[in-house]
Amino acid sequence: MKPHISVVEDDPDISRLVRHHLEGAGFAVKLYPTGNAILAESERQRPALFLLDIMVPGKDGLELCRQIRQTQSLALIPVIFLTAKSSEADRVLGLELGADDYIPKPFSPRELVARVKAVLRRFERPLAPGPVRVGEIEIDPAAMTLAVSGKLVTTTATEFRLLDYFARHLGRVFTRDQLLDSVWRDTSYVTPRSVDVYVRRIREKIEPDPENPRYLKTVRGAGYRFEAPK
Amino acid sequence: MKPHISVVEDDPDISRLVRHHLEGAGFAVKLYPTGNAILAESERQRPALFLLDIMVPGKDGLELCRQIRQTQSLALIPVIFLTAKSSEADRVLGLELGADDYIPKPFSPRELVARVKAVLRRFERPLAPGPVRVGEIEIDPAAMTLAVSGKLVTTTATEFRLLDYFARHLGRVFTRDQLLDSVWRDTSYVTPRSVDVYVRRIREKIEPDPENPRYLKTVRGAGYRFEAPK
DNA sequence: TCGATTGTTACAACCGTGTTAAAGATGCGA
DNA sequence: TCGCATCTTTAACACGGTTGTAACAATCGA
Repeated sequence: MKPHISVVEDDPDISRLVRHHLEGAGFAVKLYPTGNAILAESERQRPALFLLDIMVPGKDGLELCRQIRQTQSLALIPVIFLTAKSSEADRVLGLELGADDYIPKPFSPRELVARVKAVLRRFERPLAPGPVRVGEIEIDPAAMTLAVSGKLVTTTATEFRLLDYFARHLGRVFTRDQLLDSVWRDTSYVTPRSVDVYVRRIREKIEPDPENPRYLKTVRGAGYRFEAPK
Repeated sequence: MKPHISVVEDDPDISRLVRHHLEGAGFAVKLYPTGNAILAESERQRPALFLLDIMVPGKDGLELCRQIRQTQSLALIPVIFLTAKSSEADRVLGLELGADDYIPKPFSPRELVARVKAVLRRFERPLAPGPVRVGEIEIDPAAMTLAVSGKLVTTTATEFRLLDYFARHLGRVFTRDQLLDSVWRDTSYVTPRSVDVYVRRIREKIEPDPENPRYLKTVRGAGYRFEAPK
């Protein structure tokens, strides 16, 4: 699932511009011409970021920002202001309310996308999980390396993510669809059967005998389970 | 473990703002509404930095700073003042007491985070200014020189910073965006692809065979990793 | 045994990376 | 201050690996 950005902007020209470039950068964009509906909707499906025009009909951006910061479930979502008001006073006011950046109009699409990405990056989980060890398998996310019986084995990005996910959820059964949601994330519309293929590829790399897996077991009718060998 | 910052601030709004943005920037934040408890606690688990409001109930920031500087185990920890008092006199007084920076309110979150990082960076230096050696490569930041197999090789500033960063974080994978954040610092809005170009240039200078890198490896789908050759 | 589920293979499309050249900045010396 | 040299960034394209899919084979359960 793509990161989702909620945009409050009344000028249709600018809305179109913003949507076009953010979607081009791989984001899902939800547009609100006024600030009225956004809070309720956002609590249900929480956006990764708010992009607020300060001057809009209904609740203005500053008020909206204040409410976002006071709403438990939204308080930690970053906010960027987008506005023609470029006076220093407004700028400071916005940032004091807890906005994370401020893009003055007119802005370049590059700048818009760059700033959105920069803010999201700052808020990404800086918690790099430590290495995992299961049986003879060692997984180090920081180095993105996989070692089997002490020997380094090369993996592709998707193989690594899937194996890492399994190894961190030992003993649980996952359906193919669950795995697609958790591991494939934003790349939508993938056949569940693709999971089978990756399971095979991973087995070839970690199982001494890929035909009789000791780690990555098939759970017929359900999905797959990763377990520590006895 | 994340760098840990102790903050003394009585205004709850500003506290929240500060905590939010520092945590967003990857720091752990410990808040103290007054300056009373902080000294004892800090001696046990020493913070990487103090952020003090000058005007707080109990011990004020200036007094606190003085005590920090007189406490053996805390004396070398950097202090930043945060205050509405923007008079030159206060500023000078704070810096005379051994503060390392001074952020006048109102401040922008970007500025806050930038200054905190800047001060921490200044204090990181004495801890790791020494030359680094990886395989046949020697990097000396003090002289900004690079030697490969004993031979001096000229580098540009950006090449050097990037290589230095890699060499000091052996074995870790970095995305292009992470590298832009860490190495390019303030010059924002650079295409991630620029990293590719610099990686190539570095490879030409340090790798015997740039097509088959031994040090600076590509991690497809993720970024790059610098490792010691076997 | 039969149907459903899973395993396997090969292939094509796509995306990420390497690479080059040229434009754009920056700094330096005349 | 201007012009030149160097560094930096961008843009474009070619290549190769990764990825997803379809088709078929094998296996399991009833």
